[in-house]
Amino acid sequence: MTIASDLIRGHTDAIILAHLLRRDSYGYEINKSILSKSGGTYELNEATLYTAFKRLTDAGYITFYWGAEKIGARRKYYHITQQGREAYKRMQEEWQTTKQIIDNLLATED
Amino acid sequence: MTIASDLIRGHTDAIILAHLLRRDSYGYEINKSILSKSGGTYELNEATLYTAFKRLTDAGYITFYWGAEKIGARRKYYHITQQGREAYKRMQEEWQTTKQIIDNLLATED
DNA sequence: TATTATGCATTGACAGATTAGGTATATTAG
DNA sequence: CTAATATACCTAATCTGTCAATGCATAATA
Repeated sequence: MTIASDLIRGHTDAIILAHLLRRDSYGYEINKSILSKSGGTYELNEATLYTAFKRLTDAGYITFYWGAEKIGARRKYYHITQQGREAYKRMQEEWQTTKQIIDNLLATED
Repeated sequence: MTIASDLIRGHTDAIILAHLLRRDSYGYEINKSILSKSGGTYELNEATLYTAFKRLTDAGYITFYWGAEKIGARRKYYHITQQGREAYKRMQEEWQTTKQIIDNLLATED
């Protein structure tokens, strides 16, 4: 079962921030992690991912630096800022609230 | 706390279908019901609501008829079809799945 | 040597949501 | 009486995040 993108929409930023709270990481790795954590059902579209990096960088939630790989493709590492940590916290809280409201709204009895 | 519209996006159709599973209803009433059930935190934008009615009608998930009100503004009542019931069921299942996946993706530890 | 995996990035199109506007009737406050 | 509010419907233009398609480059594998 594939997740409809409209259901995941709006969570992209929070998902990326959650990953970066664990450790600095780069696009490809983050996407593979998402695929793994979702049990193979969900993978961010690359364009969506890089658009999100841009958005998060502009917002001051993440910074980046180029990795020092001697072999293989170059990697652009992202690092979460203090502002980013606070934003993640807000998003996580908002998700918990929204989740319950949607549960209520989708129920057919009280 | 207001729900970010991007978090509710994609649930509009399911929310409306859930309401219509209880009884036939009309736009204004559905929206007030959503406001009430969400504890006053969420109300569909009218344009969003009427766009959704159009979409659901086109999809064959709902039908409508004009109410027989003798007084007050006229009401357009919507009724859920069998196809609509099946669609609701799929959406509800998809939500349950997606909810858990998002919980996983937003977690910062295993 | 051709394919797959790793890795970054942009462009144009699309769909659902918002903003802003419109119409009309009934009730309530001043 | 009359202005404001609540009830009730609807649409056009615009915004925003996502997707499909495409491009570039290196390393490992078949």
